[in-house]
Amino acid sequence: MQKAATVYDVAAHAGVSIATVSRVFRRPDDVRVSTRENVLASVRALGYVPSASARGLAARRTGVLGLYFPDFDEVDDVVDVDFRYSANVRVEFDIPDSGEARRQNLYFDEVLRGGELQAWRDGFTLMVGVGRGSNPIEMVSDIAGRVDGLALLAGSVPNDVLEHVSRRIPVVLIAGARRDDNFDHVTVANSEGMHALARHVIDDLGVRDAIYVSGPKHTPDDWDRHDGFRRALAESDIDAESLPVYHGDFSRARGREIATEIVASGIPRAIVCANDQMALGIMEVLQTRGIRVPDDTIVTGFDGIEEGRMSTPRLTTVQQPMANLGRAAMWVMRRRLDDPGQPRIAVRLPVSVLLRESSEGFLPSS
Amino acid sequence: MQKAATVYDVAAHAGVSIATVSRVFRRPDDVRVSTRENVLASVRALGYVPSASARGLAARRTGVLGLYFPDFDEVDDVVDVDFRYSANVRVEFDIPDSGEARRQNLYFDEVLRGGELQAWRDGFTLMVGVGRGSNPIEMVSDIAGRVDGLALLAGSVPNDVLEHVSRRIPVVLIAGARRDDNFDHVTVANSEGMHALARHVIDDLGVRDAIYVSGPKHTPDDWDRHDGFRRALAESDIDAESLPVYHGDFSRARGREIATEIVASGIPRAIVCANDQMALGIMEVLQTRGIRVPDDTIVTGFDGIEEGRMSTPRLTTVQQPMANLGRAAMWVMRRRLDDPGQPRIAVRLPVSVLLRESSEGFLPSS
DNA sequence: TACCGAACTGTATGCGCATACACTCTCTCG
DNA sequence: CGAGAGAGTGTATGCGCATACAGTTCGGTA
Repeated sequence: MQKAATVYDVAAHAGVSIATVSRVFRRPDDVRVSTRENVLASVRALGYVPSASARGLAARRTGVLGLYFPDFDEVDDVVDVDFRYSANVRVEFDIPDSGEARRQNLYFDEVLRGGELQAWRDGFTLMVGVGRGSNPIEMVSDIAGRVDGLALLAGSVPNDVLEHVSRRIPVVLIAGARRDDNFDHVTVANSEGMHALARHVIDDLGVRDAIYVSGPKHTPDDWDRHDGFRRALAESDIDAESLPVYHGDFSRARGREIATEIVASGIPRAIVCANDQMALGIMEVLQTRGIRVPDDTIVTGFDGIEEGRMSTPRLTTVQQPMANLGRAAMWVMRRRLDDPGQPRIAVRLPVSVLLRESSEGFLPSS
Repeated sequence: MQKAATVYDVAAHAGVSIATVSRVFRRPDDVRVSTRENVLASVRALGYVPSASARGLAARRTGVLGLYFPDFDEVDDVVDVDFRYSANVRVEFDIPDSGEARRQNLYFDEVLRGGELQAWRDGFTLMVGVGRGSNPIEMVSDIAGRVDGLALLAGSVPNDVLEHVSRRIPVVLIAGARRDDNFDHVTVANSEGMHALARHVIDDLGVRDAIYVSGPKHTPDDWDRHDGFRRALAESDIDAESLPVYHGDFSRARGREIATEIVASGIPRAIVCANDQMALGIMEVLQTRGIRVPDDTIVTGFDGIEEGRMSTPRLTTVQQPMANLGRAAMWVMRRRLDDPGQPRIAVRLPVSVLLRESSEGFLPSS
């Protein structure tokens, strides 16, 4: 790993000019076969790997797309570790717990996976940024200088920073539908999904006293979902004002609290939650109080996290297309790069309502 | 997004030289406060973001570390999608299934998460590569040209490619202990972990007829784990030759097959598996045959995947420190970059034996 | 044999930034 | 009041590659 070989080294070794070396990589067909093989032999002999920095500079594009997340795991307590010195094995009894913290991440994992996949398909490499620490603008600028386009989870960066960055490269916002900016957007059918689920509960299952457990206020996801729920009520001539709404924050813990409140004020026939974690927290408490789901009350969630698929009863929910969010973001980016002048686009991805045992009347045909 | 602003534009706008502009970013304290603010105002006015390509070229380092995985999800069937045109909602009954495919990924997700975290802590950005498609050498060279160091999951790339790349940048191999190369390594205590688990089964639970279900042959992970198991047998004077060994491949499906074979030839007191997926597959079949775990036979796994924590009974296993694998890889890389001349290092990370209900005698004190 | 175009290859230049070095001020001190 | 020391800033150059353009070679044709 002395100092890395450059085109010049390879050219000298192969007895050709640097232009020919460059062509061997960029447009192999423009080089005579014998010359090409000669050059490639030198490449191997010298361990030459083209510098992407030089390439990017000369070609005015990096071939990299960026994906930027808000801080996924709270890492306040991460310490420096000297990995040289470690014990070998620890044996412990593993007590069951909720494992909530880890699951939050699946969302990001899936988006990342989808993004990487689509970037690869379009011939790009993916760079990952996480908005932790003090200075988001610095972090974002850093990554923005490295990529041809940047996709960000909505809310991970203040709008003025986005404006700044977008003067250099295309910016795509994922999940979180703002209409008051000029960025491309990729969102999911939050409102439609909740609407369809609520229609199922109301029409198919005949429930008229469904209460709603909302997410944190002022978040677009929560607003859209609640809107879908309200529309369903209205369509069945149910007065939304007559039904209580509990204000949650998407956390399981808050779900547990809300469950207690609900129990105290009387169990409705259905509890429609703005996300899965709260629904799971609610089911936990209901079950310890001897209230059966779905026999005594129906519980539904939103997101389609793994735990809802493994709970007892399994949770009826609306599955978000997480991987497709990532894919679509890269797809939109590619589209923008191919034609920078085209009008702003907002992609809205479909969701799936998954009917499982936590909602009554579940009778799979198999 | 016309054409992006450069140092020259900013310099002209602020009425200074490009050196001063550069200094404002690189060594702000070397610039008079009034000058600096003047420059920053121009930066904002022009939407200037420094080009990492030019930076990397001039500074001879990119500030990026790479993490390279083997193809995580089989994507043969991935199709191009036009994300503009999508339906909104689909409603469906969700039939329970094993969900095996998705879970394989958690391993990579966790390694990635840890890698990103440590890279960030060390002031680097992370670039992700996935070794899919036809030409690994091309893919690896591509990413190798972009980064200051590259960590790869062992087995994702042929050795000669690694040799080539390592002439340019440091290479760290994750999980898969080869001794016959000159790369830095990060591994887990496979052998010690399995040894400790086996000792628990043999000594604490008094089992003497434990059969072993191995992974794919010739993989270092399998070899090490099997070695730990054999050592435990030997220490208790149990003749390894007297006990059957079933050869698996780490898949749940193969676990199911093996379970059938085991049932046919008589249930032992314990079934020790080289990984969780096979153990879960075995438990599935045993339960449909009316064989109780752990009452009739103990089953143990290795890896610590999420599903083992949610199965019934929960699976006793050895938890791999997946996130720490990623962190340690970046840590080793940083170390190597700081001092290229130092001797080759092999970090071995500790594992945790998690005793859960699938192994008899589980009595948490809480 | 001389000439022409196609196929190749070489030369020269610029991409945007970091930085060594030179230079200009402004103080401070003798 | 002049010299020296910083502090601050500008000039010039190179990082490694892509590529426009010029130059060369070669086979085929008149």
